[in-house]
Amino acid sequence: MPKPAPTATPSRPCPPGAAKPAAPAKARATIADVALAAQVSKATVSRYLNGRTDILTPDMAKRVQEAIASLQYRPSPMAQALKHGRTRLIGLAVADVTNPFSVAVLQGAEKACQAAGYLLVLFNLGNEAGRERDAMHALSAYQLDGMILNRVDTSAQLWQDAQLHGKPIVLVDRFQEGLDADFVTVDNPGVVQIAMDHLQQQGFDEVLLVTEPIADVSSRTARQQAFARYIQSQAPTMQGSVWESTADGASALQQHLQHWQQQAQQAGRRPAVLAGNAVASLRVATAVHALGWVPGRELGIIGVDETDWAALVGPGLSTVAQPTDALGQAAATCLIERIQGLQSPARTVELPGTIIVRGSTKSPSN
Amino acid sequence: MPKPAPTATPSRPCPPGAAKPAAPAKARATIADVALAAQVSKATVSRYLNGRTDILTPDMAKRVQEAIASLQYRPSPMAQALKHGRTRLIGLAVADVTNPFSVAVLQGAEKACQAAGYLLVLFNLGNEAGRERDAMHALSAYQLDGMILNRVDTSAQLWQDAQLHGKPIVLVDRFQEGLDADFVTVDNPGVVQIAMDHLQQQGFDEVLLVTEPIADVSSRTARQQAFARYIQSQAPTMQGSVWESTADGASALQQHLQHWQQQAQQAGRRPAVLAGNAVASLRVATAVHALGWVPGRELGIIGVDETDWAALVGPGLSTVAQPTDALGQAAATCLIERIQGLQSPARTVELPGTIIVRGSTKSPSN
DNA sequence: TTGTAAGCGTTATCAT
DNA sequence: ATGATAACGCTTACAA
Repeated sequence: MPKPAPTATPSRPCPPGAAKPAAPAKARATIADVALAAQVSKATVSRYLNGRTDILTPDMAKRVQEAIASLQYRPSPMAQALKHGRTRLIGLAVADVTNPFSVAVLQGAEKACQAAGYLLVLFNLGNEAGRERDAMHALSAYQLDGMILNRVDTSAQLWQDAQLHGKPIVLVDRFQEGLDADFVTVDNPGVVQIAMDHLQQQGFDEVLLVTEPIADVSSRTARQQAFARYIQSQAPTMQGSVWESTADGASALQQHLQHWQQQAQQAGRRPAVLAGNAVASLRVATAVHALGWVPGRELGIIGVDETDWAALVGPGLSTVAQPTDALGQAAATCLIERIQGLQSPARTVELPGTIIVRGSTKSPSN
Repeated sequence: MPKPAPTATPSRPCPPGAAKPAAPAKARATIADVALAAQVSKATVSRYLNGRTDILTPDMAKRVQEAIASLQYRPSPMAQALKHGRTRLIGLAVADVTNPFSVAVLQGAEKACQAAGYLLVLFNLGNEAGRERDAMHALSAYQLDGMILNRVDTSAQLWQDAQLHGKPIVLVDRFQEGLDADFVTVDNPGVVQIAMDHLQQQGFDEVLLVTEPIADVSSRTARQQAFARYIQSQAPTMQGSVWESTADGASALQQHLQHWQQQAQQAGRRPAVLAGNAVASLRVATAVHALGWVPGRELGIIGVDETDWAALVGPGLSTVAQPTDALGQAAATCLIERIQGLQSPARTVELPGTIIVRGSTKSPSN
């Protein structure tokens, strides 16, 4: 006599009087339950679910539909996956959730996935190469339908695993040589061009590119190369140099900045820093702050990636914003197309950046 | 004659002599493949996998182990889930990924999950109540083993769904009245106490609490109540007031700040803002910036939640940091314990915050 | 100690 | 048009 259920008490705020402490939580309804309730076969229910309503007697359809409603039935994606290998799960592996760029892309991807009825599974690689392996394992183990990938270590080649099981992959922001996958990225040369044009226009002629370690990260390489090329071919009077900044290199960066700025001024040049991404921007801003400088006064600053706080430091930090939302959406869309069978050769989607001018690059003459 | 199995060729690396050009990406090895290769039954393989090595002949164990290795076999979590209902998947639903607090908690949770062999599935609710439903549906549909929840809308009660299927839930940061679930949170009264003590010590006696709309969010309520109580009982000479700030209320906030500050000064009081979380801090900092003020000069500022940029604005923003990583880990740990069958009554884990003093609350007399 | 077989919730191939 | 029935990859009584 587990539950007499007196009709007099409809609202039961969890009465503590039960003998068995926890009711075993009745299981989800299955297709068999529906079939039983509707007095039809499982096959019929399945057909109804898969939209084959054209070959169903209205009567049957109605019965099934009612049974489904009354039982609150929802098909089990796991069981479906077991059958035909598709889970409607998409993996998104980001190098570092801490980077606002990753989060912004995530949001874009989320939209597209949601719209297409896919669920997004996040893998935060935390910049550790090892976790990338785990993510790829999960891709095949959990039968994810595909993966959006922001690679941590472009040198390693663990593609075998993934490719072998025929799961499509889309690369974001970081390209992988020799992998047959769509690639979604901001137009890196364009971004650098925009930033440099602006700096030049504002009269800066000594530019330091501060970037996270370039290593094998394609986006960093692309920006660095565009930077070098720009100075060489479009700004012969400019001086350019590069500083690779690491997490524990705060004081080194600060010292270098001080030196470099001093030299520039002594040479009668106007110095500006171009930060390669949001992380670099934060480091530069921190160093500048520590030196007691004001962005736009001792030096110009412009950073790739718009951030929450860009407007708040000093007179505001100029930035070149990436179209993060569009990048995320494009990546997800590409992937979903592949999942749905698209067979065209690997595509590259390249989206433009947008400059946001603030006080840190105002020419002092103004 | 499915398998003559010539003992001479134990290892067959997929000879490329097939007629069909593009290999359809050979499927993952299954337990049957392993059984076949090892010349044992599927049951034996299963037993090996489940650690029942004690009842296995060393010989068998070795054969199985070799077959697994050579086939690169990994059991399918989906199939396992179908069998016994556990997926080793944990859901984490955060109100808003854009909030650094959420990301920080995510990282903590990730650690604990990874350590225990669980995969974390992220649901970004984007502050939309509707998406919470979706997340709960996914919880049962994908048979996630449990869910860590940072509720968006505490007024709605969609608990039926989840509870019914007996999946454990852990609440983070936001409490849900009448739900039998563990709850992990920072010590909100303590956080407010720390902040207010500091303000009082620095000679501020007119404090404005700027918070996101309190509505039904327990953490905001808790902070607000602690704020009111503090002033009433521990700082009789202090004046306190509250401002609820919304995303589109930037100019309203700015105006109010201006008014309020003016009044305070005219009354000979020293004004300070206590921002209720990182989002509120950003809004306050933005308004202050727009007014041309400097934190610590026209007013004191202290915010709950440490952020990347706190050190950078003006002389630095004082904050009370939440132990985000520990919160995430605690939440995941609690959940995993529940998943593994722990039956104790709902627990509350309350972790202390830590003050970080910067220029925005330095008393001008110093 | 090991193998056989049933079943988890679906879908798909047959008959009917 | 509908219903048995056999998979999908795995675990687990139950037999041997």
